[in-house]
Amino acid sequence: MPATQSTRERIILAAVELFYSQGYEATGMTQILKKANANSGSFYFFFKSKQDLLDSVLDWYLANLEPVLWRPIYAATQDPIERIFALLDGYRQKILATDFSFSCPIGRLALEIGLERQNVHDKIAANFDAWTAAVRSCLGDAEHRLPSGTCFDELSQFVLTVMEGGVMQARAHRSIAPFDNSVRQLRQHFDRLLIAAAESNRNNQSLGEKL
Amino acid sequence: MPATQSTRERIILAAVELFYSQGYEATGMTQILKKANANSGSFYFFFKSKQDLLDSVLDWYLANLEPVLWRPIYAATQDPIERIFALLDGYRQKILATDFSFSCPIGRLALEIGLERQNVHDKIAANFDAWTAAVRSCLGDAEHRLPSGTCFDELSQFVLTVMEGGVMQARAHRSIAPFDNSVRQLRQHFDRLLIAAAESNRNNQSLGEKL
DNA sequence: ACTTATTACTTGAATGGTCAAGTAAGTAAT
DNA sequence: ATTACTTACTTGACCATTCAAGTAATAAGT
Repeated sequence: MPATQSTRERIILAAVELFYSQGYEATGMTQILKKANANSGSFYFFFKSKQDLLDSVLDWYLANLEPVLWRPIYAATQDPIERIFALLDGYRQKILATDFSFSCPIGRLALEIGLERQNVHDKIAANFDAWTAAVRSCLGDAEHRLPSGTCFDELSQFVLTVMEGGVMQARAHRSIAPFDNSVRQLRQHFDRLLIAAAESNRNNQSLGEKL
Repeated sequence: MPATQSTRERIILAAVELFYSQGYEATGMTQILKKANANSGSFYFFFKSKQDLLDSVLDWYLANLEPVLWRPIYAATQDPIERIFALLDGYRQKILATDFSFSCPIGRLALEIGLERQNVHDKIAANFDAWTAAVRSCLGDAEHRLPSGTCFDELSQFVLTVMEGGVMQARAHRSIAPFDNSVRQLRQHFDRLLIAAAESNRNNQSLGEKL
């Protein structure tokens, strides 16, 4: 972290926090500027518009995905499959820490921002892709423990699906149960894949012995 | 449908459509009133505020869940498990018909509306509950085909999780693939449950023969 | 080393438009 | 004469955005 923060950085960070906790539309420029300790003139020196700021916010999320989200998980957890569930547990902690007001900032924007702003949705999609790509990489590390036909892209996308759906329901219900239930079902799904792969390996082995 | 619509009904229907396609914050009173062919005076005769209107909109969704969403499915599809996937296919059709701009109106509100408006989130949760209760009822109808230990509440909630997560990603990616992938994974999950139950039944049967 | 020019950024008031909401007068049916 | 509802105008706050003027720092010229 630099000793001082540039005005531009302060604005982006303020917007990250506010869009995250209130959404894009519900956040006013006044609020952003106040939080960032900046004037509107400075803002429009660095950004073309509020929409333009949203672009930078999504870039910021993408750039911070690896260092903020993944690096601690890779340091703390070795097993690739458990890394995926550690990621999900991270979201669980966020839900609890925010007293159920948490929602995935990217997912929220995906539903809030109108589709006509294509470049925004391209960046949202890029964030989703980076997220699932990292999950996919974990799956790749556990390749030998999964059935040979497993489609990693599809399965990693499914992990995101479960996270987003679980987070949404936890928020509405003010309860962690829907999230936990969803993750438990996902865990069952994984367990069956792992078991199927183990059985298949055993069969191949005994087949090898016969030949 | 009644021959004439009351002003109140017209306002609610206009709001349903606009909140659905633009979200709550992004929709202005002017827009609602224009679409409903009403004046602001009439509006504030029937509703206390825009927030109050949102309450009625969520009531409307809850009241229309059975007749609009489920009744056609029950008429067209007999198999209880297939009814669940027919429901999901209905969302698939909506995504395609709206050129990927579709998002579940309830899910969208779940993320957009601040948690401090508890009664709104209570109604959102009630909508989710009614949705999953109907899925749960289908699972109940297929009880004999599912493993005896299956938790129907958890599984039906998982179906909603998959729907919401799939819809969200389809929107961001402007592609039906993430939705289809998610549903395919869910189908695998169900298939394994059905197979496990069938095997267990077979074992019980042969056990019965032995005794 | 001192002045001048240029660039980079900040200040904060002002703009015009839109927001949800309020109101007073009016109509029509009971 | 009362209730139910409509009409159209109005309010004041807030919205994103603009702009002219100001400051501070660096670079160039002598």
